[in-house]
Amino acid sequence: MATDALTIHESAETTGWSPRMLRYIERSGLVVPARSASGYRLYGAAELQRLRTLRELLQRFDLGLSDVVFALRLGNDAELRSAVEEWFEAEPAKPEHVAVGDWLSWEQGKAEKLLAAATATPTTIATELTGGTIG
Amino acid sequence: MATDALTIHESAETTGWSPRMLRYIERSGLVVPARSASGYRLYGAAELQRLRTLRELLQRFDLGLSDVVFALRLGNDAELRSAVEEWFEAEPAKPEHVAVGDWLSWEQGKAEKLLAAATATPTTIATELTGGTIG
DNA sequence: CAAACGTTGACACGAGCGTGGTAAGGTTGG
DNA sequence: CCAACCTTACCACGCTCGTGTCAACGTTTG
Repeated sequence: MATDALTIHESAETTGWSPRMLRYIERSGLVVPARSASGYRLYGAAELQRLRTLRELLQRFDLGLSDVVFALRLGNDAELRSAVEEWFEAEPAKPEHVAVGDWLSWEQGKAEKLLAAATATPTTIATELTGGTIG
Repeated sequence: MATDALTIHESAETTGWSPRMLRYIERSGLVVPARSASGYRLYGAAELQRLRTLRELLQRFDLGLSDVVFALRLGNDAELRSAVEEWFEAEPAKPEHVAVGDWLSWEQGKAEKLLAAATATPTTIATELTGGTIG
């Protein structure tokens, strides 16, 4: 075989994926191998490493490929990233968890706008209503 | 009706979701309303805002609820976050896009270890093989 | 008390994911 | 040249997602 790259079957054996899955992973955009002039997939050291790591990642955290695809999208699309962060800022469930805050840099302005919209906290409402009309 | 919180049907009307979906969204952990003493869901201003924003977010970027759930998980689980980032660092497809790099702070060490494993770049391999054994 | 609304739980269903297989055809290498 | 490999394109299957509906049962309110 070749100098430095493995064919799909060889790569399958050394990474633990099936050839079928390697094609699937490629189509999902996660690991896209180079191609020979005749169209054969060529997996280099980098790709093999990524395939193994991907395997670990999915198993260890019980993720789907789509999750990693989404994470990739998050990394590449700044607009999406800030939209998602913006949504997180309004988090009412756990008001003290600022871990999301330093997840990335975000503008103060938009968060305050959202917080301003939230006049009453859910806890307050619950107590209020427990002794009130509904509860 | 109550002072400040809406019931599930009312919330459904003002947010555009169906009552069924509001329960589904709750089960997925994205928007969890308070409960009255008798178990009725109580959506406050904050929740309603989040529901509307969520709607926009999903439609604008064509996301699934699971994507947002995953993003939430990314924000809360630092271990997962760094594992995913670590995986991104080995990105062979587009070596020039450092956008992922400043996505969050990351340690130099692990990345270099991965880069060291990648001796040849896919492009090099392809060219090499095109005029070589396989291509 | 009865109507209107809330709750959970189940059945259903189309679409997409993660897999496998198989068929039809090109490439490589002994 | 022929076996062994590669390619794409399909069919299939079980599972989850997003969504609706319906049943059985509790709550609120006129």
